[in-house]
Amino acid sequence: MLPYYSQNVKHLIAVDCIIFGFDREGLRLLLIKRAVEPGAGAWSLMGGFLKEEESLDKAAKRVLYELTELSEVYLEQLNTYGEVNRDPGGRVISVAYYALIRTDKYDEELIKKYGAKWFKIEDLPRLIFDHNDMVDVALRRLQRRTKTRPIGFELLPEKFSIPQLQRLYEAINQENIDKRNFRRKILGTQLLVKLNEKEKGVSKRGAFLYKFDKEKYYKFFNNGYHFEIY
Amino acid sequence: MLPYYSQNVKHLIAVDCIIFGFDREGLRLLLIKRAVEPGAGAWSLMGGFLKEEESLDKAAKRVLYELTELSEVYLEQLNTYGEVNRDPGGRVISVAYYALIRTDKYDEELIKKYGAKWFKIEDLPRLIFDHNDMVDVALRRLQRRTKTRPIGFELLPEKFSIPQLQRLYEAINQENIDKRNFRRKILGTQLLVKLNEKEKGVSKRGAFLYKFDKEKYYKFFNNGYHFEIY
DNA sequence: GCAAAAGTGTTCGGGCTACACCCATGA
DNA sequence: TCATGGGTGTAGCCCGAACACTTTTGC
Repeated sequence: MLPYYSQNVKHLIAVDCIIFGFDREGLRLLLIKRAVEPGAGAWSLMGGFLKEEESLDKAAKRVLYELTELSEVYLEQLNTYGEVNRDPGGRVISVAYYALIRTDKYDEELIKKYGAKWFKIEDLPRLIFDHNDMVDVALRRLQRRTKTRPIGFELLPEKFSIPQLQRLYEAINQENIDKRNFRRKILGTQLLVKLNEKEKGVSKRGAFLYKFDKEKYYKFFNNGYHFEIY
Repeated sequence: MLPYYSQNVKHLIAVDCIIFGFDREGLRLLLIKRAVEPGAGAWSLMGGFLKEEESLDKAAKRVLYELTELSEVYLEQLNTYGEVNRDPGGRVISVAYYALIRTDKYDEELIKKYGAKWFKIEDLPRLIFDHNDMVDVALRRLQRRTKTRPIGFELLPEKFSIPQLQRLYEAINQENIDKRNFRRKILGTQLLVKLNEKEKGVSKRGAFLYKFDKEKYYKFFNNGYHFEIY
């Protein structure tokens, strides 16, 4: 390394993942029981230290993979936390990421191994360090993003119904939405493909299933279109 | 430090500041001529390394102070850049911040010392590393923030005229705004105090000066009010 | 047959946009 | 007196919010 650079102190860098999921009960967060001191046994976000030849994005992917064995997951960087005493165990700068995963897909075994558990978003425990702050930021970001980007689908199975999608939006934004207005808006994007198939088990009548048309979205997007659901 | 922590590699951390200013010519960015290799002589954001007992926010403040001798400046964290080879001089993780400063207040001397220069936002040079990316992100963030937070005033003197404020919004969002609509919206917030004083030198007639009422804003804000200028 | 969720149109009002003319003053 | 930018009101339109009834089917 160049001399000018090597005069400076180095720091530990961590990434912490705010992992969102969605099921019948609503929006959920995947938390782990921290294994090491300080704060062993307390609830925590899943995290890990940045390695030598690893980008931040890669580190976040790795950390997520360790817990869930999922790759190809929606991940987005949030803020970086650098208060001097945020971690009593030592000076650590932490970069927060949030992830959207399909709860039908994660590996139960691994989750048990880490003592992980899904918590309802309205009912979170106290987390170590500044992790609760990170979650607040993540939720606000998710609320904003799902209104202006079609990323809500990352939390649903490939095939989903309109009422299911609506429940997702309601859970994220913690509000009730008029179903007629919602249906009009979401179908108005022209980005949902109606399938010849109905949802089983939720209602007697069964709701039609849809798929999100990713290719069409990218095409639209490149023509200056902006997804918007308010 | 705890053994679990000290097994991990440490990294150099930098902060880089995207410094916005505003004058008659429009929105501007303060850039420096980089003094050290790699890339010595090229245009760059002002930056510096994070110190041992210093938070990220403090580091950003310090870096900004070194160049401008300004404190009490609006600073907001943006993304953190961690690609392995983003800096050919060594592995450096960089946290970007943007700053809004009043161009009537910075110290010319210091700026010369660093070989710094104000550039029009539409007319930026190629910057080192990923600094152009950082600027893009900063500008988009500024566009969004000035629509939902009253931070545009940070770029203006204490006393300013409505047409001046409008020119600021036009420069930030790179669009023309109807002056009647703009005036209505901005005065509709009830957050501007009209002074018994006129602007000199810009027009013959002179525009009335206003002040932004910060206290009123905080009071409104705590009652759930949200600033919004579209 | 009844309970429970799916599906469907219309109306109303508020807010945003578009638009043109007079005013004050320095040169 | 003329050129330059400051300051003002209104009408139309569009979009978002509110709202109630019929349909399907498992039990």
